Amino acid sequence: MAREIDLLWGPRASPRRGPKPKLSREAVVGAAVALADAEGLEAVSMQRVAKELGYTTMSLYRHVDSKEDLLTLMGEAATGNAPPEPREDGDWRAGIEDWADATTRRYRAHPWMVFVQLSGPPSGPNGLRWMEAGLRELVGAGLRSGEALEMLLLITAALRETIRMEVEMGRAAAEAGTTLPESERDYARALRAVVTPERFPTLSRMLEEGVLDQEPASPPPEGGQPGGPAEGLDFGLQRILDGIDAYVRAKDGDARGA
Amino acid sequence: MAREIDLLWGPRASPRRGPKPKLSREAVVGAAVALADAEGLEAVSMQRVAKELGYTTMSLYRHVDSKEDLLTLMGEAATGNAPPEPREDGDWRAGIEDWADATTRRYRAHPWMVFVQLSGPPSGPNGLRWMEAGLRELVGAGLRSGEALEMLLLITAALRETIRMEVEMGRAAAEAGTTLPESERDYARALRAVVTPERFPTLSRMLEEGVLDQEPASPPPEGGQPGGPAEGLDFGLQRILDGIDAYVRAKDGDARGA
DNA sequence: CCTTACTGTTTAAGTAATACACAGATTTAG
DNA sequence: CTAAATCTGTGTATTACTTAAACAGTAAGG
Repeated sequence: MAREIDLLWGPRASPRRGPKPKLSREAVVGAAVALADAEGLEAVSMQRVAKELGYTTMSLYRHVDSKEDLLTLMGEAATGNAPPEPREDGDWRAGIEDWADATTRRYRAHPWMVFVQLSGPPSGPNGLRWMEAGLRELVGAGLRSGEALEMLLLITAALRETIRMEVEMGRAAAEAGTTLPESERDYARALRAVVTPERFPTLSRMLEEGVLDQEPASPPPEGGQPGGPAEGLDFGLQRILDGIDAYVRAKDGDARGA
Repeated sequence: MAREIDLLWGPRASPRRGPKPKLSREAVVGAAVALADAEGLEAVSMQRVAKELGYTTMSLYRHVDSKEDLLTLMGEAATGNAPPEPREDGDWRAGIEDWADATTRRYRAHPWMVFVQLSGPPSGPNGLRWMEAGLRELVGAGLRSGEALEMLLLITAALRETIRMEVEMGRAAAEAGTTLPESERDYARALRAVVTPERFPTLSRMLEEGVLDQEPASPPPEGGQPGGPAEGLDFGLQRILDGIDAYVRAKDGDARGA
């Protein structure tokens, strides 16, 4: 965790002797990111990255200590250093929505990101910039630092896991030669065969109402697949924002009252 | 997704000829679960599970189609079929808290569960029982089916990813020979070296306040590690519940007003 | 009885991460 | 200006993993 900070901020002292390196860490990470973007994270093996660059497998280890480190570096690189700017109007709700939207778009642009194991909160320059941007909005909403951190981690966790599921479902659907909404309908159909009203009253009422069969009401967000678990992110985020709002109001009320 | 339902509910017609099987799917899954509980998911290889049972690697494939299927079966098995019972008092807030607590405890009892890829919402008998229990509370709170489903997926996503990070941080700490709170302080210390007030105003104020250095105020929940990202789950869940409450009240108010 | 279908085993193919020693390049000490 | 030191990318090898395919033995059906 602390060593991750060294990895991502470390000065990487340039050597004073020996042949000029033709490869570089940046080239290795860049090739790996390009490969993951094109063919998914499971295509990223040390051998494959090396082949992509026209070098031998072992040459990569001169620039990266291990595959794990490479993955961490890839994550930091794909994060980018351009989180949403502070809003002029100071509207914290819109600010957090922007942040969540931007994060979702980032994940959708590099779907493999959500499959890279996080070993803690962000550590690299880019990750921390995003964290700063999110915290700024939550503190602006009236939360204390610690509360803002906790909320931001929770929101990020929900986004990551939801997008992960979306990607996984999309992959499975593509593999089966269908679309995501279609395979969702298949899922609903298969569920109906096993979900009995006695054992699963709520669930079976839900299936009767056709919740999983409906065409999505809203058009899919740009770049996103229609349907899938991310459909519900917006509703959920709104409830979270409502909850923050209620909490901050109550706190202010207390403060005034005391 | 639909085939997962077959896998987890399928009738597994018993063969009419040939030698009596000594191994069984249950034994394979059980051994794999025990192994994962004891040594983590990365210890679960087909070879290792077979060795644990005293059979050859390939024998497992008579009872399980692939390692992926084995993992799915393990997840279903570790889920268990005993989600919280409906509360007598009908207190939906407490009901959802119970559900989230029980889920967290379940994840902490089998930390590897959160590393098993989900290919969609629950499909097996046990997974669906838990889903039913969660939906019941959310519908009881006044959400419509679709809304309840979306909220439950969001809450589950947040729990899973947060526990995943907790486990990962705990593992890293243990590997480094320290405790989680100690390595959190190391993290804060390392952050202070790179987080400048100009580039990271909010973050650096947070570090000044010592947010990551403090001993946790509340004692660690039973079975859980002290510190780590799960510390914030309670606060976050309360905000979500507040948000649901506000939403339902507003809806009811509208309905009465109309 | 003997064919059929099923069991667990053997063998082997293919992919992966990475340790280690090497040949050649380049800088620096003397 | 040479020799030692140091660094680069390469070649080779080890270990571990999933799983395909052919096989030998076992139990039931006709």
